[in-house]
Amino acid sequence: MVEGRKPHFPSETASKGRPRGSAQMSGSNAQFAAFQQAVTALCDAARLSLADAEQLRPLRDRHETFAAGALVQPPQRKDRLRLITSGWLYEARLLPDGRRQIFGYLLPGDLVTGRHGARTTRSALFALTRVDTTELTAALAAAPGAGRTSLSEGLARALEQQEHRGYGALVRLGQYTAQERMAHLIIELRDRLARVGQASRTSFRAPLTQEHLADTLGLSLIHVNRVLRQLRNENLLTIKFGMVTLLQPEKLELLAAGAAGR
Amino acid sequence: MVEGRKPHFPSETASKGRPRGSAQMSGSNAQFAAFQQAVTALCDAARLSLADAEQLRPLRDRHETFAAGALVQPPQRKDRLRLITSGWLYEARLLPDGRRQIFGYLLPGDLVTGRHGARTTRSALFALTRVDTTELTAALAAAPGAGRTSLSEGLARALEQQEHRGYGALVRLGQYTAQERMAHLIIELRDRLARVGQASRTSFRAPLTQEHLADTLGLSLIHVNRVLRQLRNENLLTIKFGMVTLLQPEKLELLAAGAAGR
DNA sequence: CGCGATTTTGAGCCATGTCAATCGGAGTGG
DNA sequence: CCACTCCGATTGACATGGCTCAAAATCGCG
Repeated sequence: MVEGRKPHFPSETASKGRPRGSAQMSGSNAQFAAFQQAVTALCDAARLSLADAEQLRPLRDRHETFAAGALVQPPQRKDRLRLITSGWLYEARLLPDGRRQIFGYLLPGDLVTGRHGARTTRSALFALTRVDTTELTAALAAAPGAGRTSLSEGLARALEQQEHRGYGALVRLGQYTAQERMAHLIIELRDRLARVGQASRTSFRAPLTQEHLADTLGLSLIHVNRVLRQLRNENLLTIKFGMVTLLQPEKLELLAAGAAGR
Repeated sequence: MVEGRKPHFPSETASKGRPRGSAQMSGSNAQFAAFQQAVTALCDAARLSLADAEQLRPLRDRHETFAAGALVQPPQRKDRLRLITSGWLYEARLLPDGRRQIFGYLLPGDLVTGRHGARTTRSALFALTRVDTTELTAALAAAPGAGRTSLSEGLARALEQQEHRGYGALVRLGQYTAQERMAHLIIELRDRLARVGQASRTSFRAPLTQEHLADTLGLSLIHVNRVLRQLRNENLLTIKFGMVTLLQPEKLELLAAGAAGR
């Protein structure tokens, strides 16, 4: 388990059962389901009741979609929030000599804010896949004049939680060994994806290349590959065709907690 | 130069002239000067006018002091802010096996908020030296009902800037070599201290042990020592009795920018 | 079938970590 | 003033994790 509270995994093979690419569910139905899951995850993170979730539904007005690989312009005004309903983003800084540090990923259920890709962070947001977002209207983010609603407070909590992931990343880079870093990232992604029903306890799919992993974990591409081989040989983890499989989730969780003895 | 805008260094030996420990200036005078410098730095970071600074003066009501080494309880309510007028703090997380990651330092002119040392970050705040703080009253932090004052907006900017330092730290840990990390940290501290008149372009004093440096930079204590020796041998930097001297500031700035070719 | 992107592997080197010891200054008690 | 101790800085010898370079294998796709 990484940051935050422990998720529970409903059915062992939540996302494995239904084939993803060849799905036949009608487009808008699938979209609606995606939106619902994103809202559910958001409310979970925000510790909001379902009643509050109701208020979020009508706000699904301004959609925006980004193509895979696109540079994403975050909302200008900081009282605007965009909810990711599907797809992955990453935030990164590029150094003059070509090095790249990926600060983190934004997944369905996460909020894109003006803080992302700001000039002060010298970072930019990129779409890792096709990404669908929905704008949540301004009134929600900032306490509207008179009082702060439970909704706005919840959103603030969710945002805070998102931002606090940076602390985990800092520990990962500063203190963890290569194996631990990998385990930590995998567990983080699994837990976050589980909140939107896109991961079971033991597997999920991730649109990441080993180069992304390298630039996230502060390792060389080649070493990432070796670490993955080690984990595979130790029967802890496999990644094949973008499908991540945790063979021994408990051991990985221990590694990720930095509690495996060093 | 690290994050943010370029500081200018008024007189080459700003802080070197006046002996610090044996100072004779009357206590309250010195305190007042410290407060003024902290406010000046804060306004600088917040891009606030001096007129706004005026508003900050009368708020100097609730002082609080922490002893060196003390665990510091951050403000509970997040609309409370404490301005550091003197002394250093650091925020860190301790791992079960004894490893420690220092996330960053809080210096005079910085604000201590409820976000520091929060449960979600699993971090704690420690006083590195004796620390004096002044509470800025609630009305300032949150836009008070009707409108957001330029003051509250400025404070929000300052806070954002503070939080964005994490990005720099992430790059430092993820992409930089040991030498670059050291240079980056030193330059960051120098530039921030310069804003409160506690650093010249070429020197400042820092209450850090090599162990603090190690836990900040993700290096072993011993390697920190070696890196310092290298930098000393290359005539770039010396640290002696807590006095940091930048022998070749330009070269260090290059290193710190990650632009020294790798 | 062929090409570009990604993954995998091997060989060798260097940065960084670990272990063990010494050294130096600051305080403390005699 | 000395002996002692503690903490931090320093150093050396050695081990190793992670990096670089170079090349092959594999996959995705037109």
